[in-house]
Amino acid sequence: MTVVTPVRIGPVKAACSNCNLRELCLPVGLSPEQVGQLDELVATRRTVPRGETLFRTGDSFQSLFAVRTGFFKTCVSAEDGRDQVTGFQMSGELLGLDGISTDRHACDAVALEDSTVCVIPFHDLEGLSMQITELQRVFHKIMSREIVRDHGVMLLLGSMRAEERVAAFLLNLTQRLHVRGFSRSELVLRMTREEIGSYLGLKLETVSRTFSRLQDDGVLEVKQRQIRIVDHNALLQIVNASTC
Amino acid sequence: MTVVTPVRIGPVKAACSNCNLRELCLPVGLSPEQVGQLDELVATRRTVPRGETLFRTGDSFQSLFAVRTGFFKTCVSAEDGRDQVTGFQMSGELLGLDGISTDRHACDAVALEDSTVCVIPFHDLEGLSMQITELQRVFHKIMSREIVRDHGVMLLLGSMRAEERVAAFLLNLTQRLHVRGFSRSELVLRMTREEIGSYLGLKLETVSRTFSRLQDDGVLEVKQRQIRIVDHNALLQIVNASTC
DNA sequence: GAGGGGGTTTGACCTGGAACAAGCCGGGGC
DNA sequence: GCCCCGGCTTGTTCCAGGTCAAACCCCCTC
Repeated sequence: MTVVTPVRIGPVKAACSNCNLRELCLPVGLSPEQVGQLDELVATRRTVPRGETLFRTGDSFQSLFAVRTGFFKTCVSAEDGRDQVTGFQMSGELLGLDGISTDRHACDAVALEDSTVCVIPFHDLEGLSMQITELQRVFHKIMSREIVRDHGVMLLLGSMRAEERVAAFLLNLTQRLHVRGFSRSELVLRMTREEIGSYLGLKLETVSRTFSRLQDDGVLEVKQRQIRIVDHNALLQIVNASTC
Repeated sequence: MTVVTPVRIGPVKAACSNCNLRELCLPVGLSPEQVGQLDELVATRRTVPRGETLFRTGDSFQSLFAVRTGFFKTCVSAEDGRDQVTGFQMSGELLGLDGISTDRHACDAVALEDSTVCVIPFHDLEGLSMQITELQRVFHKIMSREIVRDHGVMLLLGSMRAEERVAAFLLNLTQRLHVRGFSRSELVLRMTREEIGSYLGLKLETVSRTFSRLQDDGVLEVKQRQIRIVDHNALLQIVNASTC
């Protein structure tokens, strides 16, 4: 195995055909033959140890990456160093869509735990999606979904209060984990309070206090990064907090 | 001319070929022949009077819309009625990308002045972009650019203070207007203080106060919606406000 | 098992922007 | 001309969340 700092390139051959994420990832809705064509394109995997970056702002954009295992954050930063976490990505989700617009990545992608990604050369993907209508559709839907998600985050950042933001965050995470076969009520946070705070536009102390308050109210059980959702409905109510 | 409330459908034939926005809009970088093919697809225009919606959340998604003249806002709303302006669109910009993901629009698009848009049937666009590599590339870049823009707004909402948000907003608007041939230093706001506030995650009073303060500081001249940027550099400094 | 360090919790205090309220301004209708 | 009304400005007060500071917890290393 060759080691190229800061990231190891494994010789492993990717294969969408027998990947158990194919219903969540790019191949969703494709026929077996079509997935076979995708296999030729998505030839390599890459491992990214915890704390390392998959790509950084300014890096030349060549490929999209599908998270296979592990967990990432993406963040953008202002000139003065302040930075903003723009998302957390888990298995089956695509990284790198920001790079298409200028052929340079516009954010950093950092692994929050040891992770592996499938490398999807973008030029080849564009080529194949000119042959496979369904692939083009899926890809457009994925980009559009990212736009819709971002608009939801803007709503959160622009008009929700701290407790609502935290509740929305937990519901979103558990929902996505549930689709992947995990419990709807227990989760292990992969990110620090500070990263959560950055994503939610809050300071880490506020995130911590909010967790504590929700625990006192019997909505959550919080043990460091272990979270148990005791009262799912309460969380829903907090998010939908009608004009009180 | 047939009138279909709430929006008039004009019989006007669109033609990208002789549209002076073609360097800003979908046809950017296409050859004349390719733009000709686009003409057949973008067959109709639609006028949207001030205050009317072009589409609403939940509407079935059929087409994208390119703003030809006028000015729009898009907004998403939470269950409880709070809503968040997610963007302001001017000539040459696309509306409706949010609809691709679920075949339903995920936001409202409202004309802030009497406007006209070119209707781009999305199914046809996907078809044509399977024939014209360059069109596919342009379209992907436009979607990606929207994602990058959204991440910038998240940074603004998540970590900037009121004055920085307003400064960034003005710089963004004037920059886009300048590309369209308008002055870099004078602009007429098409939106209310409340709409600006919603976009920036501030209350309208805060927007108003911030304008007043910037005027007192000699950075702006503000006469209702007429804004003159007196000290462009000061605005830049406010946005890049290094750790003070 | 002692020490250390990163992440987390909690407390006390402060402040930027929200909320509320009142008045102003300018354009449109009569 | 006058009035009305929606949008804007400005003043005052209040509070959610930020800031600063201290202690704690867990895990890792030696």
